[in-house]
Amino acid sequence: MGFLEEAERIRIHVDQALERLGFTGRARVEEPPIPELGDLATPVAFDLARKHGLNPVEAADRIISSLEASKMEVLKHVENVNGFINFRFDPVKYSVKVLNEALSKRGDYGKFPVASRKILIEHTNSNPNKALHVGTLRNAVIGDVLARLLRFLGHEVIVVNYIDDSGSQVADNILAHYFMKTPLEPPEGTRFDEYSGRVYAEYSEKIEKDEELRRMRSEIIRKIEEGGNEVADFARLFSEKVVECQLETAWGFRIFYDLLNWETDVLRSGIFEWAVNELKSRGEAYLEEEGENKGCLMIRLRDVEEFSRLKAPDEVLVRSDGTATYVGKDIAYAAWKLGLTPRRFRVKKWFKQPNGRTLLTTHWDGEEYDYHGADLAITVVDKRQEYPQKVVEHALRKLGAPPEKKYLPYLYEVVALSGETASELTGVEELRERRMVHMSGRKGIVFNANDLFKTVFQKVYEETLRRNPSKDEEWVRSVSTHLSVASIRYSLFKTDKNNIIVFDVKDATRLEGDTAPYLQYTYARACRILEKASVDVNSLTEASFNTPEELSLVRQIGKFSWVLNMASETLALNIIAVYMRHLADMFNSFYEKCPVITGEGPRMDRLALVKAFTITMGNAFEITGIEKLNEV
RNA sequence: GGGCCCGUGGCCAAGCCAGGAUAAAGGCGUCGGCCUUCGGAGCCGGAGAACCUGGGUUCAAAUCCCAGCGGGCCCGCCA
Repeated sequence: MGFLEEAERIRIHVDQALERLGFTGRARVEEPPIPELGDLATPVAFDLARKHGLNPVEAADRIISSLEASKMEVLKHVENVNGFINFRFDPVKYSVKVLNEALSKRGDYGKFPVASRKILIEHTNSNPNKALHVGTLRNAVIGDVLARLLRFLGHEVIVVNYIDDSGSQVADNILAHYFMKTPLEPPEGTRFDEYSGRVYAEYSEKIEKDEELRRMRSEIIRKIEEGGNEVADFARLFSEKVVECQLETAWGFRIFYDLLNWETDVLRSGIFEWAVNELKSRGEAYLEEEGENKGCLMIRLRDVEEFSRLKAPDEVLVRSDGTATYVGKDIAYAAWKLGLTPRRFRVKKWFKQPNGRTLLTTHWDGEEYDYHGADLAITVVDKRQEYPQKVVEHALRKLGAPPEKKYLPYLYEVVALSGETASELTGVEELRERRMVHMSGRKGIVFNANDLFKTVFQKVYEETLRRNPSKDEEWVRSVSTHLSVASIRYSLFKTDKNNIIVFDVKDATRLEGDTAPYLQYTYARACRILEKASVDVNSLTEASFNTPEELSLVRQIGKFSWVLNMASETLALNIIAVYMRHLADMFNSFYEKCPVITGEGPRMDRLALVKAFTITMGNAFEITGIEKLNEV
């Protein structure tokens, strides 16, 4: 029984005590600010005092005397401190319970009972005309950690990546290659995705300035949407080449998918047509007959409270040239996610991924895909898309999404570059003075994920080699790769999703302090102790912990499920990072002060503590996609 | 014009949604210690904070409410 269970148990006891005293209510149970005050506390006496005009200190006394403390197993002491009711566990009993639970549950330690839900997570969503950059990587890492967390807790999770192959970005590249004969072969030594990003940056500007080119682009989009023609086939092959590169990058970062949903297939499957017709027949979509948007199919938002204050609330679903907008397609796609549409995607197997899972892709000559919708559809998108996502949510309600089915845009802030990094990347000296510089594909201010990996890897490799001169090259490279990937992943989910990450190369190549390599190093240290002890421990009947280092570490291990519970309720991933770091900090303090292997052999209770630590940290690593290394 | 987010030591940042304990984590940087016992990517200690400002609610506000200020973003027949 860990902290989560004990907190719940104490809450129930307090509630029962309240009831016996003739009060109703639910006690809040929290952690005291400092361990000296106890393991758990409730300020419920203050709530009663306010409600019933009592003195909080006296109320606390009455509650304590009504508590059936003897029935509370691991509890050692209850006291009233200025109205706070503080509970203290018997440290030995609690330690034995926590460690035994970890040692017996192992890979399942941290799980708690949940009602399993069907969850769909969409992430990455990079246009198929450029390489993944640190911004899309934040998106992908967040999505990947969400998927790992929710799977760990027992939910049925499917991970999808939306390939926007029918928008104007890809059309710009098709115009450049197919009609303007820009070579399709990248220059020697350049990846295809990076090359296409450069071609896009060059041509999008030209096209924007030239009416004839804009007309051609519109025709290209129309042809791509229509399908069954040479341009559309060319576009699909082009996009597939880019997506293959993007997948390779993602896989390198241990990010995997179940299904790629191509935007053109939202159209060809009839899902888009279904959504538009449904909105029309429900009176939510109409053809604009005058003004700026003449000839467009619009969704009616002007009467909706949350959109009513906008200058022009209604949104375009289908352009006057007959092509679909992003919002229009996204509404249809979202309806599919929740199983609202009777139309199906056709899919086929595309790759066997390095993690062993098959990757499906939608394709016109595939087989009908049997998916009847998620209970919860999470879309990981950056904050700039909050407004269109609101439109999607509104449209889903109008399409009859039942209240128990949830569409959740998971909004996170973007990654910007520090002035220094932007300056070094572009060679533009003026940028150096800026606190941050937003990335821009068109301006060529982009830090690509592969370049980031290379930069971090170089630093990690040197460091690993220096510390392990006797290890062979293959080992050093493998360990360096894992450390680099973990370091980058950790840096992208440890920050609150509402905060902009100002990416800086100096900071990214740091391997000390609040970094994944620190966590992995700590884990490896623990593994060495287990190895050197040369005895295993799988359960414990007694312990003689008496140092603050031992007890803090036990408490932190016991809090694992409590943290995961909070993470699953709030979907805040940074709290898992904070937890892991505290866990590592506590282990390292313990390591300094409490020898495990002594002259008389290993102390079994401490050995059990070390093993419980590796189990807990190991499970946290699984959830966050950090490789468990026994040696670094 | 409307809307969203952020503002905590020199820098980054946890805590804020579910208000509590006159001790507000941690990291970087800085100053000083620790490698003859399990790995120094570590540990121990020091200095460093008007929790943006002003009101309000409350027994209690970094946390909730209101008004400002500063920074970022969104409101396109782009995505």
